[in-house]
Amino acid sequence: MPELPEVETVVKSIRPKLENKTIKNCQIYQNYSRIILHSSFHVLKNKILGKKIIQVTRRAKYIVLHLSEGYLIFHLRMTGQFQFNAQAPKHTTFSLDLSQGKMHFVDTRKFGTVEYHPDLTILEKKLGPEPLGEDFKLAPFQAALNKSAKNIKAYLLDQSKVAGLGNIYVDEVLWQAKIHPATKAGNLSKIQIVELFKAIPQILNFSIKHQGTTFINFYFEESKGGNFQNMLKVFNREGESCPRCNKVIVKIKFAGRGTHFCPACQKAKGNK
DNA sequence: TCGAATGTTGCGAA
DNA sequence: TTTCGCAACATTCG
Repeated sequence: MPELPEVETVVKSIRPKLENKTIKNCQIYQNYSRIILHSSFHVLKNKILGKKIIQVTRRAKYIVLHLSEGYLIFHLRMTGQFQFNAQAPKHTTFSLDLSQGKMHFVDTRKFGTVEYHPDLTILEKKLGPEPLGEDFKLAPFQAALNKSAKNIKAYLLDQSKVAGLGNIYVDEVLWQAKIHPATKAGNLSKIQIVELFKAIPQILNFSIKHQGTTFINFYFEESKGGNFQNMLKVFNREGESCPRCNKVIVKIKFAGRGTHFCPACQKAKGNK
């Protein structure tokens, strides 16, 4: 169930196994054709067969295989993983046969997706700036927040605003910036926005260093897990003490998701 | 047995 | 028009 740091970890781990390999064949399993977006399996197959994988990159939570012509794009959603066994493991939905080795897309919940596009405009159209990229800048971030009536938790989960944050890192980032999740984006003070702007790349980079967060089912390279779950300040820590003020962390359902925060040091209101 | 789970989309209602 | 809340997708786990 990966967010940006977990996807980054996956990309790093699969890159050496994919780059400079040629796609010899591909399979879809059972009646999982619905995981192929924007075209049919057969159309996708015809597009990618014989193409060479030039480069593997990440955009938000998407994994992008740059082919000698076009792009093959994966999204892991909640439970997607890649494995390189000879045999397709249980819950494999899609496989690539490469000039050297096979890659299986293994996905217990079957929410993960595969799509082919001649260019990346379809992603760029729906995604906001990369929080670790050069176009994530304070002034436009602030201007966009000021214009929004959304609560900040939902705002940060919205991939068209900032791309790559998910439930874990939104909770962590809001704790770091001392912002209550229900605060309206447009009511954040300048100071709060600056804190938020700093916290986002800081926490994402720190998690990437620790190879992401593994609770239940994020793994890369067959069975390795990340370590960042040991560094979390609020997520999954309901009832435990806030590392900053020692008060009890609470969990509520908010913006449709489990939401963890410290009621003592994440104030209930913006102060603009 | 029931509810929740690291994601996204789409719907109806406010 | 924008936001909110919820269901849906399919499966596992506590």
